[in-house]
Amino acid sequence: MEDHRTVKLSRRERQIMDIIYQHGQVSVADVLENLPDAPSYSTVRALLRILEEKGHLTHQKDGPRYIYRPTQPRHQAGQSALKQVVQTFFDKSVERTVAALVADAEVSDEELDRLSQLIEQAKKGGPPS
Amino acid sequence: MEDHRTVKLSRRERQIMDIIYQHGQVSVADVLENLPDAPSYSTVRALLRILEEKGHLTHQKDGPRYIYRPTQPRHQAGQSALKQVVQTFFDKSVERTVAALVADAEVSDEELDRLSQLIEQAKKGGPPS
DNA sequence: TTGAATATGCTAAAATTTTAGCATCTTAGT
DNA sequence: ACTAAGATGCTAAAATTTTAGCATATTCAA
Repeated sequence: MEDHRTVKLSRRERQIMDIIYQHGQVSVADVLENLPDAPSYSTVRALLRILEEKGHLTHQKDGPRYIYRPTQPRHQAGQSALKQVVQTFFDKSVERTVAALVADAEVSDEELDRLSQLIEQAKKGGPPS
Repeated sequence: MEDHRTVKLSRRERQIMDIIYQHGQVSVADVLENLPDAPSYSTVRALLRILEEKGHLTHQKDGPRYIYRPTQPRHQAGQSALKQVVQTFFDKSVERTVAALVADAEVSDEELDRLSQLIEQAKKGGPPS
């Protein structure tokens, strides 16, 4: 059974987690700089404390200040987030998702080549038994 | 200038928007069925009303009940969501994102082939000038 | 070693989000 | 027409989120 109190993130909490995943690790000041409509220092600290209580963060001392890191590894959190988007907006279709990715962004020819290679490797690497 | 009151979504509001984008359109009952830890009927209606006030939804009558649809087109919302994930978890790299997509999910060989085609078309279709 | 600058610990209030309840209206069948 | 079922309109309370402030500790340079 999952503890719901630990998975439900408020708006601010989600914003902060995003910042942390973007930066890898952060100080309170880092969050403050990157948070839209930034509130006060105390506020950010409170949010970070809550996130730590919920188990999403850990902190360690770095000289005078705390450095916060996510407990869940980035790649894992990325997979979850991606899965969520694929399910919500692209009918669970990896294909449609990739289509949207290459359609929207300015993807260079070099990158497209690397994407081709990527897919070739996926074919060789793990064909379903 | 952007009106912040319309872009900040609370946790419940986001859950509901996700459900609506998954289903295309919904009745209150649909939301109720798909909402985790579903609250009461009145509650969902209140949330839907708020989302409509904020401009994210419209409703129209369908027989006895309201049918809600998103105001922002799905593909557009999908692009935004995708961009956000790419930026937060994959260093803004389309390549890394696609790598995660084909690594995680069970992507069939047929789908991988279609992905190849997709990328070939992107190459031919729009090479940067 | 001392003190200004900068951090955190803690407490509690303000604001928003989330929820329920009751009154009223609409639908559809009899 | 009448009415039971089911939907919405509205109001307000409960719960959570978001915020600030003050007291205290730590750092680092003079």
